[in-house]
Amino acid sequence: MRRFTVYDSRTRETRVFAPLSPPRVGLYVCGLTPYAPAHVGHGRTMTFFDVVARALRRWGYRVFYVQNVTNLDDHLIARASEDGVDPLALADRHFQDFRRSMDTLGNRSVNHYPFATDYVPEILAQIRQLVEKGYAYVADDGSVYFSVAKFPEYGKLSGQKLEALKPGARLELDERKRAPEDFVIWKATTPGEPSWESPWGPGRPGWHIEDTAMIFRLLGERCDLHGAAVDLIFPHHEAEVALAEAASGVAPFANYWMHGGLLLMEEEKMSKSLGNVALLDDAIERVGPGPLRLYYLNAQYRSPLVFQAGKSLEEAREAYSRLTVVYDRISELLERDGPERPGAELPEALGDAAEQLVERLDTTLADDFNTREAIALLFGWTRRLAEELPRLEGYSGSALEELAQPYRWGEEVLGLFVRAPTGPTGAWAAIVPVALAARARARARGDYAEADRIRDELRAAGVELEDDSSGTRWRAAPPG
RNA sequence: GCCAAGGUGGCAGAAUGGUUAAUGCGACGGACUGCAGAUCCGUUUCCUGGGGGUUCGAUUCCCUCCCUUGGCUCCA
Repeated sequence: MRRFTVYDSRTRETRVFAPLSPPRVGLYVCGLTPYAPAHVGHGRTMTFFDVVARALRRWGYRVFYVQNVTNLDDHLIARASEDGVDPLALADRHFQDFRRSMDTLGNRSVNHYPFATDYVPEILAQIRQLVEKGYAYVADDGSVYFSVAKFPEYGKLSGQKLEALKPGARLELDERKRAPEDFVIWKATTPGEPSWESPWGPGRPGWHIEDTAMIFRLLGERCDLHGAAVDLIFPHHEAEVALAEAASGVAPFANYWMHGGLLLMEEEKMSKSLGNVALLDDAIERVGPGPLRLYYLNAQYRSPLVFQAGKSLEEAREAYSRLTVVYDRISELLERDGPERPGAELPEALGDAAEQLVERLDTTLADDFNTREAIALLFGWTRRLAEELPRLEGYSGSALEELAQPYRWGEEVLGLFVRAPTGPTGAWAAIVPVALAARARARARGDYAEADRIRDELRAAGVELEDDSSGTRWRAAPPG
């Protein structure tokens, strides 16, 4: 297992990671409440934690990655009643869309997506435990509240002081609560809402408790890594800490807290309630998964990242095509001729450099997931090989494999370079070469009008041609 | 007001108590090309919010001020 460090927002310092029971690592990331389509901010957070899981697995840890789905809450109920549909069905539909987006983006490292409503027995058991221990109380209407005053350490994760919280603008007064900072963990339901039987009457889970109940069930009373974006530190994660540590009596609940920076929409947080949302699927469709991942991972994960509507994606697309030019060529040659293709072996210095670079990539990422620096190293490799571009054709399959190693690393760990299965396939693969041969003959006899006509027709059909010294190559036109 | 994270070239964004402050985008110049595109090469030596302090040396450490963003019970 490779040693790595991680910035722990609980202790506010960068710490060497030590799993509770190596080599297993329990990773829990707060997923979303699927009441609307996912936006590019969700994409950033999920892509980052996907890289965390990929890296840990590469380094020999056995990661169990859980990402919950809050498939029932006030938003969902409100939205569903507007549309006249069932809230659980609405959540399910949006979650399926989210899964598809994640899949396209290359975020496939989650082992389990538990739904809140599938853990009602665990949630009820934890609530009962909290009531018995005196941390929670039952209100007149059958709702159950967590009594923040009973957990004096409340505020330790976010650095908030309870006294400072009281004047908080959004703290609602509610006569069912004993104190304004108490939060609901079991909501008495009104008729028509999905509800479950409980010792306190029909109700549904509050927000924070689903996470602790799921974690206790799936990962244990403590977990190794708990993550999400920073906007969840307070109150959500603070509440989780209180619930979990009160219930179990064991601390710390999460050994390491990781909080990713937000994606800002032109200097302002993107959020559903502000309405300044760029949809994730639109971004994927516009530039494809590779450039989008490059954009996300191109910044330190804790820094805020400003999303500039057109510009950010355009720039990422340009940068991505620079980054992939050598790897694309290597992949083409290997695909065309197979790994046994004959040719020159690699100069020793270049082979060594490739090997050393892979090691350096791992150590760079092991420094609090410095994806940006790793990407800079990959650009450096590309710059070095770019000069070899005309000579690539002459290398053997194994030499090309060696040159590709840093890119393979980028594929495995960062999820870059995944080739979207779009563009001309099947019949195209047979027709295009015929057209190219005809065009080559036209060019040879100086009939450029004919050559350009062929090129234009292929372009209209979505095939871009590129002439270079070795002949003409073709590819699917980039999206957009 | 309180709690956090930030402020680096035209732009996006790294890093570091010390020779030319990474990388990418853009721009400019060149190579290649029938043209175009793609690609390659070169240039973009005067970029670390203001003010103090510690130090032989600060962009980095400390203090302070200013500004931005987030949180202060909807949020990835």
